[in-house]
Amino acid sequence: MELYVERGYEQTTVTEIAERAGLTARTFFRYFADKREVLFAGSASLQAALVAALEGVPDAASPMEAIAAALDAAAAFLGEGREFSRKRQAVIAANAELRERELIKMASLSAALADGLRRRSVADPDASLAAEAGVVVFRVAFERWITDPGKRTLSQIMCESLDQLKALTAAAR
Amino acid sequence: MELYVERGYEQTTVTEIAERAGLTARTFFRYFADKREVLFAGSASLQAALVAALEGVPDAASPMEAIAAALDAAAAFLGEGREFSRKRQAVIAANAELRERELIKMASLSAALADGLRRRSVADPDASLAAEAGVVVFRVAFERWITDPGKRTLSQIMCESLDQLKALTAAAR
DNA sequence: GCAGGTGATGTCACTATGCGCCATCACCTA
DNA sequence: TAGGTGATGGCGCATAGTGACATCACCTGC
Repeated sequence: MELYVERGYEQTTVTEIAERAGLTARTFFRYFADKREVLFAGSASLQAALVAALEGVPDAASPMEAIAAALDAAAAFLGEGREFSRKRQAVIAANAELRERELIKMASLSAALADGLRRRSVADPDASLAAEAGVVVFRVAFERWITDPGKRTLSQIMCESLDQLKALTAAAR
Repeated sequence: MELYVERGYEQTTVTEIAERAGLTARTFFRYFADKREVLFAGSASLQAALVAALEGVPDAASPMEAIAAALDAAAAFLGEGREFSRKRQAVIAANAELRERELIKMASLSAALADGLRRRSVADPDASLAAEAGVVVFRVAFERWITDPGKRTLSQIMCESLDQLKALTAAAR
């Protein structure tokens, strides 16, 4: 990330990244599938945390309540590193390839959450819809958290955003 | 798309595509920014159709009602070509790069819809939330339409999916 | 202490993507 | 007829990414 911040993603070659780490480009590609992936090393653990949180929700909870619990876990996972998240997000926003990769990570997250809901006997398409809606709330809230100068926590913003989505869809017909 | 269907996206080189069209690879890259983009030539017109539909909605409509109107336009745009959509989607689903590109097109659509809502004086984050939720409904419904053996129209499935999202979020607390 | 196995890394060669630069050719117009 | 314009081709180049093989450190069993 140092190099991506210093000179931008496109202006950084894999050889340079590898040199900075005291390795060769060939070795870089043994650890990361491609040049983008290095910025998303933590996304598997984030996903695991959300799925674990989902598993821990009592059976009585509704699908969206379960998703809300997963969002709490996300807030706990990211809540501390706001400065880091801000820098990382600036790098991603500046490059189309990285935005694409970010989106597919979110899609993978959504698919994992939908799977978790199905294990809770939520049928499709409700499982997909609830999971996708959860990721929408996550993304919108995360963006607000990064941008806002305020002191509100990620968790608070996520709750608010979910409520707003609820109000919006309620006014749909 | 012929070549992508025949032998798969990765096994097809740009040179082969260009030859099939009676051109050179250099010329291909003057028309398409990269090898993925050729599968998304229509996405700009789809986006334009949705935005136009959004503009045409009476001011009195709620944000989600306006989005629903845009979804109707999407159904009209895609509704005839189910066989084509099915084939195209199979190619995209089979390759990660193409799935990424698809996702960023959806994100662009969402951003355009959010812009349209803002022009209707819908404030953020409601505009983003409603637009993202609309794209979620679009995606889930489209997937069902492609998959289902049934005779239901894309428009019907979109309505249903929107209703289901409404019900799900209503049970959130 | 040594033979052999294992895992991490390096080196080399190769293909494909994507772009910059210049040449060519057809077509149009003053 | 001269000159301008737009589309295309040809060429070279940097970079991404992969397969095959070599090397080296480290460990283990005898």
